[in-house]
Amino acid sequence: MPATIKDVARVAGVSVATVSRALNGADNVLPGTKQRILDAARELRFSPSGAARSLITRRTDTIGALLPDLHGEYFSELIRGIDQAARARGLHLLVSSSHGDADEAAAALRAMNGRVDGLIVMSPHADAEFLSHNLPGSLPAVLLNTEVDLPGHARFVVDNFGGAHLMTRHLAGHGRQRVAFISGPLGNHEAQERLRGYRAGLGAGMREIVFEGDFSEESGLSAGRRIALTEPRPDAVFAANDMMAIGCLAALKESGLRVPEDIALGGFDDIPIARYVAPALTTIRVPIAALGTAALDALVKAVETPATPAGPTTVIPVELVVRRSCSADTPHRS
Amino acid sequence: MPATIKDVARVAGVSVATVSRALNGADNVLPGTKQRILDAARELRFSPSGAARSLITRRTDTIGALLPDLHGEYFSELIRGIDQAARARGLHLLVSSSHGDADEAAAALRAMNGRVDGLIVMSPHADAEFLSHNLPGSLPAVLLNTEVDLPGHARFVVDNFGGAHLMTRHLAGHGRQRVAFISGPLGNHEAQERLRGYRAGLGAGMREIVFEGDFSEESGLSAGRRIALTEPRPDAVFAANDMMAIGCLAALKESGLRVPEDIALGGFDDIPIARYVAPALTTIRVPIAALGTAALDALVKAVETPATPAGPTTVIPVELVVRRSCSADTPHRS
DNA sequence: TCTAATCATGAAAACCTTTTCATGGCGATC
DNA sequence: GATCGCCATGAAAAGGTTTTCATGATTAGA
Repeated sequence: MPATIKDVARVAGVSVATVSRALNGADNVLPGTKQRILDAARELRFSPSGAARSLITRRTDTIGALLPDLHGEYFSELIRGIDQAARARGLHLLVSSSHGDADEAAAALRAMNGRVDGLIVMSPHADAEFLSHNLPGSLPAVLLNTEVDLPGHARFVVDNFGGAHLMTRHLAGHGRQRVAFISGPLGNHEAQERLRGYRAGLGAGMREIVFEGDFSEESGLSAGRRIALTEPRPDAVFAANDMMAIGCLAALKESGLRVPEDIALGGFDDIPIARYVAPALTTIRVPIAALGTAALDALVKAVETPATPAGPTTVIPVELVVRRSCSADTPHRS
Repeated sequence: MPATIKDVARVAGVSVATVSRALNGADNVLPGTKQRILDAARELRFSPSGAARSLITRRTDTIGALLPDLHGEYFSELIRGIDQAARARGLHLLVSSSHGDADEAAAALRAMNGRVDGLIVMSPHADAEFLSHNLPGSLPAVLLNTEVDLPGHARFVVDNFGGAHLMTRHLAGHGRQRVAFISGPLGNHEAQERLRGYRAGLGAGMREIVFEGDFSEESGLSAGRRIALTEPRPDAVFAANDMMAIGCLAALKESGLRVPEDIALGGFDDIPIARYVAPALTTIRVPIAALGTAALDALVKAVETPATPAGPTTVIPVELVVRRSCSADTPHRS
């Protein structure tokens, strides 16, 4: 039903080739002809079919993002970073999220074929075997926060170990003796790295106290309740992400414990909410949006110059942000 | 470079037609042949080109979303709702955001042509004239939070007036005498409706006290500072969205005013953060994710049965959520 | 045993655009 | 005044898939 280039050609009284040239700004078409074509196109409300165009052009001007979720502060920030860089380059964004199992993720990946010029992949299913089997061989891809180092693909990882190490050292360094840790899901690579950083950061003579969570607020709440009952009670809690820290905070308040006087609290990610909870949350700042931007930039480079060797893995540095939740001696506002 | 259906046909020793049938699950292909084809396809890592397929099929299994922004809690929630419904139907999501001016938005809209089966549009530029000129005529579309009622397109709007009315009545009904309002950008239709609701909700003898904001946290902060200095000082503030309420809250604390004892505070939207600020924010709950889901469902219906008359405008009801920021006599937790 | 019907398969058209190659007209050059 | 070259334009191929129509074989029915 929509007008095609043929209709425009007929109305303007020229061939489709000339219409294509005029519309794509080629310089070798007479001004008069061009005007006639432009008029006809407007009159017919013509806009070229993206499908047909990218079939012949082999470009879609779209990049795909395979993410575990679109929901929540973390992914909102990530998407924001990706979108910002994409927009700056006139690229569209095709998102695909929440794949229950590897088969679903594989299907999503296959469905991207011929619809995108490149792929940003961040998926819990993205292990080496999965990726090498399911990544359309010819499609440039950038891997985010994955343990696998697939030859030919750029990779960005957050310095999870370093951040967790930093936080643990900070808590221990300010006199906290019993620092507990609420971990992420243990199957998750990032969770493992943060756990490793926690362990490495414990001072001599300190014992590890680990509660398993799953990165959700609820799991932080339940871990917090168990922590409040633990004897001897920890005097600090480091949650492997901010949402769990927030859940834990609620649990601690519930038990009548004061934060940070009775028990200090640290998180990880520095999602926007972290600033607003009371007391404001000490955390590890991850430049999430910047990560998205960097990933997209690297992807575009890979798309434009396929010959470029995929750079080595880029480690995104993190930063300690001290707020009220970890120590009473820091200023009130941050 | 990627394998095409022709390659599969060659390897399997059949025609492309048969490959197509086998891969799409047609029942009229011999089991042996089918197996040979499946094997060949796996071996070659074949996945069909989305562009070619949708060119002939006239389906893309993708819906486009034109949004003013992807950033922030509001849009994160909206996208979550849209994505959830899309995923349930096996549809992809092509997002396009932040269009500085109408020309950019128009370009984005045109670029969607032939890439999506339908459109969800929520854009500040989406007035009647813009839409009727730029919406690809044949593409089903659903309009979100717009004042224009374009024939042939379903529309969803949040009950901005009702919500603002409710909040203002609530504040006034609990003894607050001087209720100030921090408005959104006055060019914005939703902002206008909320302002209208505020005015309508003021009791007899109450004067309106309006500060102009722009829905950002910063504008709430600056309005809050001015409010703290106003004589006589308002005893309640109703901010037209939660982010401004949060900014205002910071300003009031800064001035040494107690919330809610000295001054009550209300917001609008019930973004996730609202629960976490101290004191927790009284607000109007907008089922944002549900709005996204409803929009997508309506769009899918329009795509599948083009004949269906676009239902009348659907007004999304809102709800008052009372938390600590508006009145000391409510329970601590909500 | 012969005809009719069923069914698996192949050939080719169609979808819409871009791009290469060919063509014809015109101005410029000798 | 004839030839060369340039340039605007058109014809047609290409891109990868689905689908219609035709064809040949196989099976059932008489």
